[in-house]
Amino acid sequence: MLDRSAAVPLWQQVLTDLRQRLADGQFTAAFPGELDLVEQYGVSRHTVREALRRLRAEGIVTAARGRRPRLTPAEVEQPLGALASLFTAVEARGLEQRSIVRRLDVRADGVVASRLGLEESAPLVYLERLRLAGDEPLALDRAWLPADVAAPLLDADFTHTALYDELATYCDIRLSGGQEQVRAVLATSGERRLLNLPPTAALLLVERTGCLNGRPLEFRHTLVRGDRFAVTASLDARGAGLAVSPRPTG
Amino acid sequence: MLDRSAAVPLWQQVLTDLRQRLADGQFTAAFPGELDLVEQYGVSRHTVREALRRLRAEGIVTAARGRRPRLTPAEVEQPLGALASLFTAVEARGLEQRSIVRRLDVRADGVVASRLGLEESAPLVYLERLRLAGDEPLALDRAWLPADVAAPLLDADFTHTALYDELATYCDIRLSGGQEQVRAVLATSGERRLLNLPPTAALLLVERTGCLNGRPLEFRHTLVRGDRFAVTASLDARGAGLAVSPRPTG
DNA sequence: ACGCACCTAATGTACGGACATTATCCGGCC
DNA sequence: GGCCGGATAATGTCCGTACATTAGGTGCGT
Repeated sequence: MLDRSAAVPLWQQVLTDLRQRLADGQFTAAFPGELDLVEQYGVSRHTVREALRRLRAEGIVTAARGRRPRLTPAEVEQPLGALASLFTAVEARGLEQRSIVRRLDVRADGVVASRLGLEESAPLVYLERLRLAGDEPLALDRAWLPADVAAPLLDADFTHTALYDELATYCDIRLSGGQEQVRAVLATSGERRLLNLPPTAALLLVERTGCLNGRPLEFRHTLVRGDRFAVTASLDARGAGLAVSPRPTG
Repeated sequence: MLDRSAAVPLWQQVLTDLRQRLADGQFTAAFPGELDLVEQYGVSRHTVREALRRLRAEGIVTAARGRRPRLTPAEVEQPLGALASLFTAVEARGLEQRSIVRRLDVRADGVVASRLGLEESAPLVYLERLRLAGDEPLALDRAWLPADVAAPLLDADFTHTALYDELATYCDIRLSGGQEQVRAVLATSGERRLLNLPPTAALLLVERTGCLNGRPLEFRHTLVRGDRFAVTASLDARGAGLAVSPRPTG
């Protein structure tokens, strides 16, 4: 299985094979221990650890003393970005969170379809929700997904659960990346009424394209009250981390 | 120097000491080789490599076969975040970029000083600029820095250069991290006039605290035209990357 | 003075072993 | 049946060694 005369390092060959086995779902039950892998591949523990180091750096597995390595739970390994953090941040503050589902149907939308790489007439599941934190309106959230994969969502109840949870439960889809764009816009009169805002107000508009294996599967359009929430980014040498959090003041 | 009976691992003690020596500027000339460190600390090469591994992961040093480890060039190791990207993105579009310096003086500001961890009466260098892309106003930028380190900036010309460049040139300071917060606000009448905006307009407010070795050294408050620019974040398994870029539309 | 070949130095890879520390499981005890 | 404690297993830490591979300098020859 391993080629000791190849130019690529042994640990990298082990890493590649582990990735393949992960993709094949061989480790859904349990991840093998270091010594298991030493025996399976016939390499030293040092080499196995070098390969595992990478998987840990990528957040795919977690390890600790005395415990076998484990696959990182899906919720943790998928940083869904600002939007996901927004609602978890609200929960962390102890605010009850719920949604009012305003629309849940199938429709076509040429503009959105083209952003998802579909034909303009492609049927899309459309979900429009007003999100509340406690009793106060927090955001107006619109999401479009291809109907061929997301149709089961039409039976889901979104008042208390997150779209990503339902996607996993009903469609067995776990989005693994995407692109988000945040900008400032003025609230329209309809949005002001829904979000309980004064006559003129600024909103954060978060547009998100969620991807699975590089293919766009979700387009999302979320208006967040700019007076109560902010996007924060921590910058360090490793790169930028993104989160949306309630503003400490106001 | 090292405490072999301590609870913290040896490699971590080595790492901590290396960080201290880096902060002291001991390695400005050359970074020591692995075997030098083995001798200096009296630990095995494996332990030294474990410490160096972290420094490499943080982008502080680079290493390659046959070559001693080197300090990563400053330009590469310091992703300055959304704001820095904003102005480089403008340049990438071929738009001439310049600033009108509206204020450059020393003053005290209790609120800003407290965010920088200084006494309220501490003197601060204050720089206020209107940034233009081509002929159009782009952003209103305010920056505060402790006067004791940033005083040389008072002689700098900011019409065509970036604050970070001047910080490096005049004060030999290279910010290495920080925190940014982006939110949506309404433009005040004065801001509307300066930025040439309609009667009601939404702005992106970027507040940034720049740090050197974890100590805040810069507070920045930038209002960006929300109708022309957006914050974009690319999300993948490795984390989130942040950038501010001109909007493709409008 | 320039270029090529070689040598040296340094990191990357890989092996081995030993002990420390901790999570987990199992069994005994109350 | 539930709680506590020891045995077990597994990873974390640390040491040593050897060889491969490459960067960079040295020195020779032209």
